[in-house]
Amino acid sequence: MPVTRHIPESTIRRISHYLRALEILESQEATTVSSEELAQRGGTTAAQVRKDLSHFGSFGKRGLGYSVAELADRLRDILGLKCRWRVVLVGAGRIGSALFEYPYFVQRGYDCVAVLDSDPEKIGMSWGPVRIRPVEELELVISSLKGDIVILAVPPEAAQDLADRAVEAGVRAILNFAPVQLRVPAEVHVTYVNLVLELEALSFAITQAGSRT
Amino acid sequence: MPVTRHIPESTIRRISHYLRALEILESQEATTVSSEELAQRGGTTAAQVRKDLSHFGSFGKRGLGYSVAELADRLRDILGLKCRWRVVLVGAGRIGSALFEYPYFVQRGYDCVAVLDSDPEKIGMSWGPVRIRPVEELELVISSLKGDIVILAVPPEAAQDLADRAVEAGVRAILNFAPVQLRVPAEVHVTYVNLVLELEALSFAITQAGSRT
DNA sequence: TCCTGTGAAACGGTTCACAGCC
DNA sequence: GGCTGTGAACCGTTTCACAGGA
Repeated sequence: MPVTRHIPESTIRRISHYLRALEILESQEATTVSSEELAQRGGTTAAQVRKDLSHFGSFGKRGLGYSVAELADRLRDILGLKCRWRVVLVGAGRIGSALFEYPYFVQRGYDCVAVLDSDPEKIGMSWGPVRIRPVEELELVISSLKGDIVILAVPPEAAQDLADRAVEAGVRAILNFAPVQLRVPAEVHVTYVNLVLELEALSFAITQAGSRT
Repeated sequence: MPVTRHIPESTIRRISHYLRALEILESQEATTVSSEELAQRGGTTAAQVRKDLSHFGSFGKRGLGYSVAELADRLRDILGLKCRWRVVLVGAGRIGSALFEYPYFVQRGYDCVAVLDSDPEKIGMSWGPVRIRPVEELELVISSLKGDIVILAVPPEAAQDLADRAVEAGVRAILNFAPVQLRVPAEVHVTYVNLVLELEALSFAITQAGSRT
């Protein structure tokens, strides 16, 4: 693989969509697909599809399109889906529980190898094959189970401290559900899921549209 | 309010962060704040704060900064948080259940007024004051309860059809948790929460960083 | 002919720098 | 002097348009 320059975040998100579309095409036993069709299924434009893919190489055949199976394979490679990832879930509340059972994680290669919580009532409970452990063991769990990704599904007050500890223990990727901006070293990647913020974006949009009349 | 031009989505998201920061400042009884301080707490730059706010008017005093209480009030106004929103939750699975109990929704003015599901085992169950209703009643529920926002927490196969029906029933905002791109008329606003995609962005980032050595 | 891959142009958002007001 | 508000410069992403290979 050539030394990749900086790839826009937006490109990565679209690549995920393309892969999803390709998997549907695979199940329909389509063998080739054009940038045009991929664009429609991914919710973007043909030029955008080609530009996105060009960051990573030339996977298509001129005049013909892309091989569905081959492109899907390359995209899985790009997104790092060729291996299984070890996820440590911190927070066994409602959100944590929903994520633990979320079927698409396992399907995509993300295995939740441990669950931690601070609530003595929850500690020791078994969720399937996983026993809930005290949050004090975070460092131990990360290092002994070789966790790649930490999911924080905890109250906002607790998030920064837990993030610091996870980073210290060697984690380089955090998916944060707590509605706070985390401060982490530059080499650590954080993505945010802020549920209230998404609703606020909607109520803003409705309010705006309404006031235009 | 002047007829607002197009406001970048990113600005709205930052405004949400500013409001969160202002509320913390309010609780600490701070009275004024500079764009510089707001930027630090919101995870951006001072110039960006000023630019973001300038889309909506001039709320600060030169040489002095912004009044915390006044700015918070204006931002609530902008985000449409001055009223309560009526949310219809479709899907009473793990995710739906977590969202229903999510405390920050109510706190911000989003009330879940109805829950629907297609599973006969769930229909009729009571979640607090709300009884789970069959998904067939979607249109009825939206019109009788005057739903403003629909949250889709359903399997991907079901999402498009439910979105169509919700739009038909008059909903103008959808928060979609199903991992599919929805096709809706331009005047309907959709925001996506795609959990797998967030993890994929992380595994891509880790893979990239690793391969650079 | 068809469709990809890619420089070049266009666009939009961010950053800069400073005028203007407290 | 201090800090906001904003046009202008900058920069990264998207779109265009076409060269080039199946």
